[in-house]
Amino acid sequence: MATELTDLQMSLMRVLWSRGEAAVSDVHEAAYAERGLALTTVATILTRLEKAGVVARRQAGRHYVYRALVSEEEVRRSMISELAERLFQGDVTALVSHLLDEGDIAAGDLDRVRRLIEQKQQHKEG
Amino acid sequence: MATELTDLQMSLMRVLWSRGEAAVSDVHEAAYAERGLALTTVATILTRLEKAGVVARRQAGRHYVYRALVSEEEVRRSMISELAERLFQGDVTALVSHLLDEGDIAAGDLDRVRRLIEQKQQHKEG
DNA sequence: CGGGACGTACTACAAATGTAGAATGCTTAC
DNA sequence: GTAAGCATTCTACATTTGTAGTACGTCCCG
Repeated sequence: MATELTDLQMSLMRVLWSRGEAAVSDVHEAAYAERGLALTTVATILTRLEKAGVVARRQAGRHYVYRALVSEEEVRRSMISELAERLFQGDVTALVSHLLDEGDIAAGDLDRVRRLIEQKQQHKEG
Repeated sequence: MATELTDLQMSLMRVLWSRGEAAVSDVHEAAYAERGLALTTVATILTRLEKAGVVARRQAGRHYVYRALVSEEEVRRSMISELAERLFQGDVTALVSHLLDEGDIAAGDLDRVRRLIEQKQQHKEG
């Protein structure tokens, strides 16, 4: 299941992920604070996401409550591998190498990442 | 300069990157092999990319020769940081951590990555 | 009971993207 | 010089995305 989400879609999804469930008005509240979106805009996006099978909704009194059908993890995984595909023909390791090469990572973080790897290796080798 | 390229666009750009310059027919040749695209499709995309300032072209006899105006490096950097923005609110380190966590990286590669980091650290600290 | 209030659904529109046929123009070989 | 090629440009159309107004239905309040 490949789930590519745009910036806007991610914004709304984040609300659902953090709240579990949310009414259109809830999502709108967050989206309005973040990017000044109109309520109908939010409603439209949610409807489209539902049609796409990314979210589902259930009736709750007079309105609907939406929830995500894909986890943030899944989306991350899917989008990252999609990017790896696009940029490195699917070689995820190349992506990591690139990230380390690019100097986008501060020295301190580099250390953190190294410890992370060591941990990981102990897992795999231990 | 934020340069987001789609799959299709990347395909064509890769031809330009690897050849330095290429005529529409050259690009088409590759694109046809890869995804069966019509020549006019390739021409259209190149025209659009030119309008977008991503490539430039010069006359060469009866036809045009295109070349990239952005490097593969730049595009990678830009798209990765865009993804980091989308998925981790810009925290590139979080992206790396995620990649390491996800187990998408084979044990051997993990080792390779670790050595890469050590190298990098010697650079920064040495 | 009649009119806001509130929420959803319908409609709209511009830009970008994938995809390509049709038209046009210039050459070159006969 | 005339037609056949080849390359470029124009035009076209469906789909997706961002963005939102308008219309419609229902429910509560007075």
